[in-house]
Amino acid sequence: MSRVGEVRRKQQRGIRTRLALLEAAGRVFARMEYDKAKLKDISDDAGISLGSLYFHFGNKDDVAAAVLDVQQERMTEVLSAVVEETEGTSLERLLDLLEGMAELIAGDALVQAGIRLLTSLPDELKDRGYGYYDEWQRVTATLVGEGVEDGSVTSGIPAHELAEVVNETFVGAQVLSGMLDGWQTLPGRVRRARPRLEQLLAP
Amino acid sequence: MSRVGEVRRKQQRGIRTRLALLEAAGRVFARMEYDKAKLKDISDDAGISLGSLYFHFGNKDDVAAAVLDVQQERMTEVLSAVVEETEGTSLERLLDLLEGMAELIAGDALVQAGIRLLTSLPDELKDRGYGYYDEWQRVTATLVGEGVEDGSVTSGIPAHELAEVVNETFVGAQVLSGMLDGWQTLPGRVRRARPRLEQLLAP
Amino acid sequence: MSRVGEVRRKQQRGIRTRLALLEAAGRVFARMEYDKAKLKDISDDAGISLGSLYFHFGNKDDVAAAVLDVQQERMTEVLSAVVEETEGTSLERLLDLLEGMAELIAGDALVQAGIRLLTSLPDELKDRGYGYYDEWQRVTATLVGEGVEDGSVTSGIPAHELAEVVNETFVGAQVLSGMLDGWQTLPGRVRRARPRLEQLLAP
Amino acid sequence: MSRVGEVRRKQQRGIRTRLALLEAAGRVFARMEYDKAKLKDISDDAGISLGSLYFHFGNKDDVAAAVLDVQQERMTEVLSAVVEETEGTSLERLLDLLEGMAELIAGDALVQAGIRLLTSLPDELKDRGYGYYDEWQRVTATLVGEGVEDGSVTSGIPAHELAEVVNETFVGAQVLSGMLDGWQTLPGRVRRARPRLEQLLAP
DNA sequence: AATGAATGAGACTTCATTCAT
DNA sequence: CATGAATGAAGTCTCATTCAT
Repeated sequence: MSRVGEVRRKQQRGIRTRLALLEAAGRVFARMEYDKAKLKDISDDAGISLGSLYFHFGNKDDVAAAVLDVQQERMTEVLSAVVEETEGTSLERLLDLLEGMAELIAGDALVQAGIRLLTSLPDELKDRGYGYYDEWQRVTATLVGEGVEDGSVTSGIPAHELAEVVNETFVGAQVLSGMLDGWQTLPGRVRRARPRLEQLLAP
Repeated sequence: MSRVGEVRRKQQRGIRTRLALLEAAGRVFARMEYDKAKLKDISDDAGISLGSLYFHFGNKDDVAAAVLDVQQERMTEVLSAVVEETEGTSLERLLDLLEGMAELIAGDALVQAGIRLLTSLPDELKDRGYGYYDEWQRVTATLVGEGVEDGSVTSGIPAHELAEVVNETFVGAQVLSGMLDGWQTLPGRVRRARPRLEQLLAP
Repeated sequence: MSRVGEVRRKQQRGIRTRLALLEAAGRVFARMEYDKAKLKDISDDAGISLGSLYFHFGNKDDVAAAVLDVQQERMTEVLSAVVEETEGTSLERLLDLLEGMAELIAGDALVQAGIRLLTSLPDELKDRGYGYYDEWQRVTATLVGEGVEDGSVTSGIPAHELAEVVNETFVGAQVLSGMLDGWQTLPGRVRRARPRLEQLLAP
Repeated sequence: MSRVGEVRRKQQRGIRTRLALLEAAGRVFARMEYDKAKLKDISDDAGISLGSLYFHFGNKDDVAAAVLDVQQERMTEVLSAVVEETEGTSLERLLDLLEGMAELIAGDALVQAGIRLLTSLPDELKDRGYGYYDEWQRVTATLVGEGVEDGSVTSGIPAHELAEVVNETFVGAQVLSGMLDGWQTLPGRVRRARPRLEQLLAP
């Protein structure tokens, strides 16, 4: 066996371990607060030694940061898909975005973990979590603004006020479903809210 | 000095200490998660010894439980005031309730603490916090239902769906303001949302 | 009411309180080790405030010391009664002493407490407890010695060896009954052992 | 270095640490009551960190339980040796057992610790300690019974009464020597008691 | 890369003792 | 005398992090 091949195999193995740990971190952080979650919980959940976890991530904060990074990556995918989508009015695309995001959240423990971490993170990491929140704000505001332009959204009310209510409703749905049933009912909630939001935003 | 007076004075002192500790607990739990909050933080904030805190509350859970009790008491006051209020339509009373609650939350660290604890409590205490949540659900549902009867709320949409959206919006406003500015903008958010909710609920 | 009478009444009350605390201490120390027993347990058992306990006894060690004193007093009573008794041989008086002591122990929590304390006392108090033990040694040795003189005890075996076995048997009976049933079967054990000891000691 | 050898070496290290802690626990528990003994005393005595102690034993009770297990193991060894011994009468084997046990106790701090723990254990652990006591009872009763059959023990007195006195004497010797000189004189006491017990039990 | 073992700082909690009335 | 309240030292235990293979 060549030296090079051996090295590559080792690297492959390392990557796999890292991913397993990351998924385990997602499951654990989705279930409990940052402080309540123990690194031992994560390494146990992954079936990998604690020492190995420290090899791949320098410390607890780094584990959380890595989870947040993946979360944002996955959310950005959904975001981009909708933003780049050209069919339909801006209003439709906004509401599609909410539904798409709801589906993602309901089905992905790692994304749930990211959401949960947002409210229980040590101060040093807060910014990292908020980065995504800012982008989200920007996107909804943009879509509402475009809606006013293309006529799918009413112009009678300041766009930022409309965006505010939309965000509140979506966040509320997330929090309530997260609290009560581990986000399982989130897609349903968003689907039921859709006609209400249309009524609110349409001209 | 009469015996009775003496006893009363001693009790007064104890009661005062207990209250000071409770308020301090409110401030601390409003600022951080249950696990992140240290009892030392609370006793320091109150300027009272840690031992004394343990004299008045048996353990950390009991401190949180006492905070929750006070929170629910204060929230119930606002709730009752609005429910017993006879002027105005049910819709107006519902929206008044949201505004009243927003004012209470924005101005009362102990109530903020209760809200925060709801998402970071150890399982044994979860029920204690949810008690209030259930009552809140019932009250909004009732007010929406009464609104349908007295004609102030549309009958075209199932009452429970309307209540759901109202709750989501209110919870979302709470969470966002709590996260971003310590609930200071909550009353403004609710005030801005009022016409939107009227538009949604009115026939 | 005269000043003097009032003072006397207060003293009476104080004495009664002190006794109640002492009995409570007996019950508590009979049930558990010195370290496991909390002064709060004692004051609660007596239905008297902790502060009052500290008024009557300076600290925990003093409480234990007071219990030991009463124990020794009560044991010495039994001891004296038998020693001063003139009827019967020395052997009979020795065995009577064992039985009398067993009865005392089985019926008196405070004496049980003294016994228990003997093995769980802080070093500073050890001497106080051992004082009695030494006296006990002396008495049994004396009685055995007198038995040899009056012919009720065999002279074929060194008196101190005989005394040793007698003590071991009695202590063993105490420990076993104390461990297994709170000393209730101690008198029975001693009664059953009597003929065995007679067989051993008689010429 | 082979993988297997590496693992074995690591385990060896853990096992060695665990044993060192166990011996230290024996020394400490032999010197003082359960409640008086601090885990810091044990880890200091072993020259190992307190955290490590918690790594090997979950909590204080578990440390005591481990000590008891080892004690019982070592006592059972002596017990088995004597029981399986075929030479000599039952009476001789019984007395040999007492002497063997006395030697073991006098020379082994861990066994001394077990004895001491028996009287100062939290209730949850009592059973664990009594297990051995029951076996001891059974063994002495059995040997006495066999003695009656093989003629080495008198049949004039109920076997269980004889066993009772034997146990009392042995326990008394243990307690007195434990109290007065850390069990150093126990073998001497038992040796001196041997002819007395023979006199008592022989036909 | 990976692991089991080890460490130390810090948290919760208990309790003897003191204080104010 | 008596009491409720208050304090601080000390003990048990947890866990992020580091170490030695």
